[in-house]
Amino acid sequence: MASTSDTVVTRFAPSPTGFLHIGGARTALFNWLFARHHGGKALLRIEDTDQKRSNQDAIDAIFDGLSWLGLDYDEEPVLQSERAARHAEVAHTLLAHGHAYRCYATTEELEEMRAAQRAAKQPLRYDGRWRDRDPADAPEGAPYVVRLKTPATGETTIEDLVQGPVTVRNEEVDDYILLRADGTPTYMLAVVVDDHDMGVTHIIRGDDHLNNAFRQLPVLRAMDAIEGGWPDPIYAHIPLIHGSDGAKLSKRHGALGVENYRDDMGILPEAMFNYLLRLGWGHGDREEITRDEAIELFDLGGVGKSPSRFDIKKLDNLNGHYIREADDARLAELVAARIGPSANIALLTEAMPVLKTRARSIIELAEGAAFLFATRPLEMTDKAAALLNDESRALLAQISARLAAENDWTIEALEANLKQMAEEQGLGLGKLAQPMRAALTGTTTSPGIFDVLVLLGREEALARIDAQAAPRAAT
RNA sequence: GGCCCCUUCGUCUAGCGGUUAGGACGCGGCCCUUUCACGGCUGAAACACGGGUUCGAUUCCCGUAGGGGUCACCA
Repeated sequence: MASTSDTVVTRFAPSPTGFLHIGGARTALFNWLFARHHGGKALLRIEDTDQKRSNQDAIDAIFDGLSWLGLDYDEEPVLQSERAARHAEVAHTLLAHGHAYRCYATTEELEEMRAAQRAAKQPLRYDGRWRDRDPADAPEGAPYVVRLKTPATGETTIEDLVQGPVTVRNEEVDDYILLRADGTPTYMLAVVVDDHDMGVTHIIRGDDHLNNAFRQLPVLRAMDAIEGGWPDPIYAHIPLIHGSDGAKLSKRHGALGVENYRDDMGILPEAMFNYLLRLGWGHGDREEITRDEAIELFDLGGVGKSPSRFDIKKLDNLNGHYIREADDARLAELVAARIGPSANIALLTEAMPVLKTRARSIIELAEGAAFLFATRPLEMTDKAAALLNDESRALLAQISARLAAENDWTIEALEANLKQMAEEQGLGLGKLAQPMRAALTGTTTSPGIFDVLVLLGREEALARIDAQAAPRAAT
């Protein structure tokens, strides 16, 4: 019996420090899928608290990437930077109820403390020097930060939907900063307050945040004790994606933005969607899964616990699969955008069925289609040029003569015609087809030669053949 | 270094005490064939190691090793 209180609410909360990289995209996907599967809400929040490291371009890149993948959101995106006052309000509530305190330690003092801890091989964490100090000791007018008073004893266990139960001793969690000296909130406070205010029920995020759960929970529990209505969220920490070398995917390790896959590598969004879905999640031996199926099948139980490596080869393969499935007119548009003004959409659409089985990306598709728009004299690849020797040029002259007399310019008729010629001369069809391919496309690989002939049309095809054929014997 | 997490073919994964350890990508071979693809068939390829628990461990427990993450007045 679904009531508002048990409706699933997830959020994707990227910080706009750059583009939407592959790891973020997958986190976004899992959050979105989980919400859609449960008929809940998918929310978006931009964590732009650090103004120095965020800008509108980065925010736009994130929106752009998400919409390319087809991930839509149920409410206006929340901008964390606009909620600073509310974050501070919570910090002051905590302060008023003794769950937080002012700390006057200076930056230098803290550095000294950490240096000493390092030297003594002690864990690096705030030692609580102002935790129980008499507020009267406060240096007059000195700047201070507000720290959370975390439980000093006991332990905390979360029932993570991916990681299972995880327990940490409370003494491991130090009294971290809620409000900076200038009164602005830190990320750790902001996340908790925003997730609560947005009604987030399930926090699905990278497992680089697993430790943060133990730092964030005390805020929740303190607020729940003070005013109620701050329940623990359900956590699901998903493993990170690593590069092919096994190291964490970072900007230095090929963590490209999704727009790079789209623009530079010619990846289709449905291929990226499917690839990302299968990276870290499985459902039996299912490989090719559509968006609707994904919504139906997705569950957190299918998420693995170990990090997975990004494999471009598999993405390429999947992309090839989706290209073959894609609508011809759509592909023609995509290819035309790359070829430029010389492209002819109608011709591309007509050629697409024989082009698309030969491409794993829109880039390859455009390369394969290039011969359609080449102008004479055709540029020849080395291999194509090597095919055009005296013998084959003589053959081309004969072919030209035969085809010029062919009235039925269809695949069937042309094929019958040339097969007959090959038979008459005791040659394999390949002996004829390869020189023709070189003459017609300037390359040694292309769609079937009769397809090429028809696509190019009688006039252009004959002109290209004649351009490479041996001159007719002069009389 | 402290704490936390992880470990099945090269890669993504299935497996949830008893299987010839399955599928996919990639790789090799064959078929199809006018080239290249697509498609079909097929081959090689994995339970990190050591102890337990059990009639029986890939599966459960504990270590070891290896990998990863995290320890800011960043997010």
